[in-house]
Amino acid sequence: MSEPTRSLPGVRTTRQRIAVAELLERVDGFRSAQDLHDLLRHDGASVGLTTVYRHLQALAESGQVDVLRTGDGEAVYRRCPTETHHHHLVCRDCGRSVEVEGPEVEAWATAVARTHGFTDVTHTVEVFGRCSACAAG
Amino acid sequence: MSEPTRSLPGVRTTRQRIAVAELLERVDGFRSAQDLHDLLRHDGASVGLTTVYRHLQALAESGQVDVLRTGDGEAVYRRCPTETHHHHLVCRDCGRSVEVEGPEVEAWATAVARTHGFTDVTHTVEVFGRCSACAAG
DNA sequence: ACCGGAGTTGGCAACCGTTGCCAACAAGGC
DNA sequence: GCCTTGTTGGCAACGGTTGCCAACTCCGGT
Repeated sequence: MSEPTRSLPGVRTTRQRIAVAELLERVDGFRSAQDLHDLLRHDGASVGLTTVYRHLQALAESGQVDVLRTGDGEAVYRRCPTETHHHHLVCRDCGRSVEVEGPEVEAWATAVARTHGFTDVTHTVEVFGRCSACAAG
Repeated sequence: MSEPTRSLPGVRTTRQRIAVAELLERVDGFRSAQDLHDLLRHDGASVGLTTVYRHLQALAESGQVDVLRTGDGEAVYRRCPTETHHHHLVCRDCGRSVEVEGPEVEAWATAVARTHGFTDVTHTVEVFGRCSACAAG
C-alpha cells in the first residue's frame, strides 16, 4: 500500500501541481512538456510553462513518471501505472504506448556489461512501431 | 568488397569532407558534433561548425555513422566498424564504447511488437556503465 | 590550362526546447 | 488573520542545432 497523495512537510498542494498530476493521469502515451502545457491551457486550467517543466522534472526525478527522448531530442513524459522497472512499446504515429517487460533483456544487458568489465550498469530499451489502429487508418 | 571512396556524381571530395571522415575513423567512442569540431580546429584542419553538422547528418542518414542521444538530448556520433545492426555498451565517463550484439533482444522486440499488433518495428537498445579503466582511476 | 556551373562552405542569425532569475503570490501552520 | 516559506510565471538567457546566402572551390567539358 502507498498513500495516494501524502503531503510531505515543505510541499504544498497547489492548483497547478494538481492540474499537472491529474492531466498525466488522464492522458495515455508519451507527451512533451509543451503538449501538456497546451492541453492545460485548453482545459482552462492555465499553468505557466516553466511550472509544467518543474513538476515534470520533479515527478521524473522521484520516479513517478517515465521520461524518454524522441529522435529529435525532445523530452517526453508519461505517468506509468506500474512502478517497477519496465520498457515501452510506443506507436510512432499516435504516441500511444504499452508497457512491456523483458527479463531476458535485463539478463542480456547485465551479462554483456559484465563480460566487458563494465559496472554501474543502466540501460535504455524502447521499441517503436505503428499500432494496429494507426496502421488501419 | 566495396569501393573505399566512390565518387558519386554530384558529390565532391573536399578538404572538409575528408577531414571529418578521417577524424571519425581515428577517434573511438561517441562524440558530439561540437567535440569533433573542436578536435578539427585543434588539428589545424579547421572546418566550420555548420559543415561538421552537415557531414555528420549526411553520414548518419546513409548509415555510415551511428547516432544516439545522451541523457540531456545532445546528439553523439560514432563511425562503427561493423555495418550490421548492433547496439552499444557505452562508458558514461570516457565515452568509449563496445559494439555488442543481442539476438535474443532482437527476437524479444519482434515478439513483443507482434503480440500487441505493432508493425514497422524499430528499437533502440543502449547499455551505459563505467568501464574498468574509469572504475580504476 | 581555362571556364563555368553546380556542389560546398562558413559565419551569423534564427529557432526551439529548456532552465535561471526574481518579484509577486498563496498554502497552511500558528 | 498573519507570517513564513514553498510556489508561481513571465521573461531573458542558454545551448545545441538548423536556415540562410554570398563567397568559394571542385571538376567535367572545352
